[in-house]
Amino acid sequence: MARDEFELESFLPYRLNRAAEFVALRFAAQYRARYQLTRPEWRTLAALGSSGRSMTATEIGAHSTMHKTKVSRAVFSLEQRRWLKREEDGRDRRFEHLALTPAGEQAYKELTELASRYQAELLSMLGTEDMKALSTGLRGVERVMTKAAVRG
Amino acid sequence: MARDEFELESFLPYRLNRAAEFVALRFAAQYRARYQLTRPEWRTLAALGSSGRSMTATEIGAHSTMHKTKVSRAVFSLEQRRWLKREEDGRDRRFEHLALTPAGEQAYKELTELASRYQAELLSMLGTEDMKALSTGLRGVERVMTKAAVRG
DNA sequence: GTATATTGGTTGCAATCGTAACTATTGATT
DNA sequence: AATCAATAGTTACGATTGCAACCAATATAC
Repeated sequence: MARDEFELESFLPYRLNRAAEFVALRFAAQYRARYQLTRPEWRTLAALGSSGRSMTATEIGAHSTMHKTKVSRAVFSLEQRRWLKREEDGRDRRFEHLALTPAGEQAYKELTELASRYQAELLSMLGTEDMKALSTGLRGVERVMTKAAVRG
Repeated sequence: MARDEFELESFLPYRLNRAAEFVALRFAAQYRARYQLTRPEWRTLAALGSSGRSMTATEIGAHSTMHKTKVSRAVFSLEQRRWLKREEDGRDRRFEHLALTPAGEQAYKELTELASRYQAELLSMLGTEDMKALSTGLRGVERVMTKAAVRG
């Protein structure tokens, strides 16, 4: 159980967290300014929009690793904006099937344009090589993640 | 300004965030359980311990991208535990030089052992290839980060 | 030298968050 | 079918957060 000197700069949680925060904050600033969207709201919208179908709150939470109270509140405020509507399941009335309204679809479309531009900007800042490496590494983490339960 | 279909699963902020949360949470569970440490506290301890010298609160914040109020509160509670002490700067009394006490050093040592074991575990789960790729990609992001001001 | 700006750090307060407890509905057990 | 367990989602509440306003000390401008 020998261990070499610890180096914070090479500690993966530390590095990942810094990078994630940096990348996320720059994008958050954009949708916050233009749409007054919070992070959980954007994430919920994105989960619904990208799936292209209706989802339950639990599904959204699992997909985007958000705590169910976060999802619940985001759903509520998106509903207030008329960007999504709830529909109850006929067979099992515990479920709420959430789907984007036309206005929600439109907002999603605009936001994904913003997102795509941001992604392109990131690519140009990182360069193809590093982006490829990052993607490979992240795929590895994603693979590992599926073998363990998470929540956020 | 053509754009192809947006894919959330390949959107970098989304992927990075999920991965970071997953990796951080598993480690946080450990130091929370064994040392009742919060994340800002651990980060402050780590910044101080790994630098091997005394630092000001502002330095800690810049280093670990934490908001200054977060740092301020973490410093306070670490001080309560007698894990760090403040020393005022003789020339410029706005500065507080923060340094670990022997108890703090000891805690840091124990926690870095935990951290090293965790890092090794991550490596074994990811495999050398993916870990290398991830590290390369993160280095790219870190390079980009230095060209822009951040805060967290 | 006095006024003003800047910087390091703390604190009040409103907003956000997560745990735990709750309601409502369905499934399982007997 | 009556009780108990499990699941979807909401909510009350305490804890954490970050913005803005603040204090204190130093640097700059005049």
